[in-house]
Amino acid sequence: MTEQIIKWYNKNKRDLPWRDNKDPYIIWVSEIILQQTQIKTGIPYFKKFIKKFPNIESLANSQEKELLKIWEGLGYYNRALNMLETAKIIVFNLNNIFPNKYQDLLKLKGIGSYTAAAISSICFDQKIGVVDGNVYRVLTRYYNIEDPINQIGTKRKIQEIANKLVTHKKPGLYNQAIMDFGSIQCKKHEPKCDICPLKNKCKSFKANTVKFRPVKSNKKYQKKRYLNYFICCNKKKIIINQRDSSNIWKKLYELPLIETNKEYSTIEALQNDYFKNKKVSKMQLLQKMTHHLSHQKLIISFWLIESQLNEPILKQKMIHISEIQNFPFPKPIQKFLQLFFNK
DNA sequence: CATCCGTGGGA
DNA sequence: TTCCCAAGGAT
Repeated sequence: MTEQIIKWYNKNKRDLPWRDNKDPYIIWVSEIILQQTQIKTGIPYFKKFIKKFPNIESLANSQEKELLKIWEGLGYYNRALNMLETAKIIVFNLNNIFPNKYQDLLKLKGIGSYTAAAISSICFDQKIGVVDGNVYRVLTRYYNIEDPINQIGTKRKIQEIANKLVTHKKPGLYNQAIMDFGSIQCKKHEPKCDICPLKNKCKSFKANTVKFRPVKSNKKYQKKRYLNYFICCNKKKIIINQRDSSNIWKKLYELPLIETNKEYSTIEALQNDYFKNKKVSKMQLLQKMTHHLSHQKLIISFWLIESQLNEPILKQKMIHISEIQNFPFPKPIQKFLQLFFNK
């Protein structure tokens, strides 16, 4: 199987900006960006990132805010914060030497089994199998594995299989090959089984279960949240706040927020429930939108307000609207600010 | 271990 | 419209 996938890869490999590169910094950046992110989405972010932070020293010496600005819109913002922490550790505590062993890489923030396998195999020729979404699909089909892949036991089992398949003298080449194979050939929708070089040995192909692999056991429930944002716009200045690390959109900026337990459509009702005792001269609903996160559905209302609503809000910061572009915002707020100020 | 953490694209 | 999920990891 290994050799057939390598052969397939030599004919069908994709040309990617980080490919044919063994610099652990470059590979690390690309792997973190690509976590749960489609390649097409990741490529422009990778280019921006490397241009801004061409080496690990520049990243280690950067500010959280400028890093998040590069990451803005990509999601899973903890990835960026973890990268900064790890860059500092490597540069300042490890004599600027990138760890080259799987087990040592695993100790770093933001590097789990997949990323440790990728870096150690691609950059340092360690024979550890990468197991990402593509590999789960290829292996559960090839071996017709019907155990749910989101269970710990199945994960261990597939990691072991993946490790045994890394027999090639260039483990990193093989690891990238099986991922490309899963992405292009053994893809989720309409896999090209008719021209697949593995179809004679593929157990799911024989059993006609290809489209049912892999099996997942979970169903997730989307919690609803109601966010009310207030734009306190005063002579070309607005108030923004920085979110903390406890919740969604870690360390990103947002407008003054009141989270409610239901949706409000009128000023009177919202005012009555949340600022009955405050004087608000003018308040108006500007925009409503819904925004889906992987586990939450956000119902967002943007209100224009004239009194500044100072008291319940900590860490508040007044900025000129020309400074907006310097701050990283979550996607829906970015959209709103664009709508509001580009009229 | 189950749940949390973003966003965009495809069916 | 709604659901799934993509070069996953932390807690």
